[in-house]
Order: sequence, then structure tokens, then C-alpha cells
Amino acid sequence: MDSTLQEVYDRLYAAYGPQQWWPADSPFEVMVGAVLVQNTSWQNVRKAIDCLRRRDLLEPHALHAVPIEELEELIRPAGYYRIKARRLHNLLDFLVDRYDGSLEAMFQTSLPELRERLLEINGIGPETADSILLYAGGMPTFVVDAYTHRVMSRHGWIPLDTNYYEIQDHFHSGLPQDAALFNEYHALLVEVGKRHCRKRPLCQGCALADLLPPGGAIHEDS
DNA sequence: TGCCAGGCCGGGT
DNA sequence: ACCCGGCATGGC
Repeated sequence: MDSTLQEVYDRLYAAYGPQQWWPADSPFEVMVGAVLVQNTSWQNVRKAIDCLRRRDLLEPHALHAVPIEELEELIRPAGYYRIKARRLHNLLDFLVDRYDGSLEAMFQTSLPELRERLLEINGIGPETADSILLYAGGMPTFVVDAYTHRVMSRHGWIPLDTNYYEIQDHFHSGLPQDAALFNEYHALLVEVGKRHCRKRPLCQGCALADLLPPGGAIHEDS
């Protein structure tokens, strides 16, 4: 195990505690949120999800039955509503056609195989797939997002140009393959990123300040 | 008041 | 293998 990765985790956990991610009432709601949150603030996503909940549409068959044009209007507050309605529907096609709408059945598939199948769906990229696998299915795959890249690169722990799979490998090879750990770790990176790396690049005063490498934080923007 | 938020795709080098 | 424009709403 990578001592730095473990130390960063311990420091974040001591500072912020358990994060209770993903904010959702059911695995299906996690799936829906994973698509809607693409390059979008969670605040906007919540409006769209609440709208679906009020209409009892947070269920695979019910949501799948909604025509695209209606879906567009329902999820409008989440932004990119035309393309996201189609992406969401593509995912629902997959879930209903292959698994009869059963997440339990879907998550019987092995992690590598399910990941590949999800990536074949138009509109599901690596982060959305990993979010579904980890946060809806409890499968041990690390979620890499903008915050992960920002926090790790600005502290000098990875080069700025590290791509998704390189970052993911870094976590996979440096930590035990534990879904609960991956879940909490990613949530903690988002938390520290929101607090310290959103507007101002300097992570002065954050929980990781004394872990900075010689030369200090990296300031080139992502 | 502009800028940005928990990406991804398609077309181009 | 990258690089880029497009996609859209709501909050600060």
C-alpha cells in the first residue's frame, strides 16, 4: 500500500469524517444522478431528481416508459436536458432490455464485464460508469472526477496531464480493493476540493497543507 | 454579471 | 492518441 495515499486518506478522514455518499435513497436514484450530474452542480441535479420523485418515476420501468420529450422537460433544471434525456434513456434501455429493470440482476455481472458493457452505452463514460459501479453497486472501482484530478495534481502527487485511467490505476495499485474505502476516499477528495480548490488554487490551511511536497502546491490551473 | 459546476460525444488533426 | 466545440440551467 502506498503510504502517501493512506496518509492523505487518514488526514482527510480525521478532518472531515465519514461523508455518507452518494446522496440518494436507492441504487437506482444513484444511477439517474450519475448521468444528470455530468459537468453540472449537484444543486441543479437535485431539482431534477426531486421532480422525478414527486411523480414516482424513480423506478426503472416507470422511468423507461416516459417518452424522451417528456423526460427532457422533467430533468430540465439539471442542464444539457436534451442530451441527458437521451443518455438516461440509453441507460434505461440497457437496464430494462438486458436485466428486466433489476439492478440486483445487473450487479450479478462481474465488475470488469459490467464496466465494459456500461461504457458501450452512448452517454456513459468512465466516470459515470465507475460512479454507478461503486455508489450504486458497491463494486470496488475508484471514481476519478475533476476534484480528484485537481486535488492530486495541485499537491504535486500526480502530473497535471495524468489521464483518467492513470489516476485510477494510481489508486487501484496503492490501496486495498475495498469498495467502502474507495467510496469514502472519493467523497473526501470532493469535500476538500470544494472547500479549498474550487476558486482559489492555493490549498493553504486545508487538511493536507503539511503533506505538501518540497516546493509547495502546483498552481497551474486544470 | 459573467463564470462555472462531481462529463461525454463527434469530428478533426 | 490527443484537441476542441457543443451541450444548458441555476447559483454566487
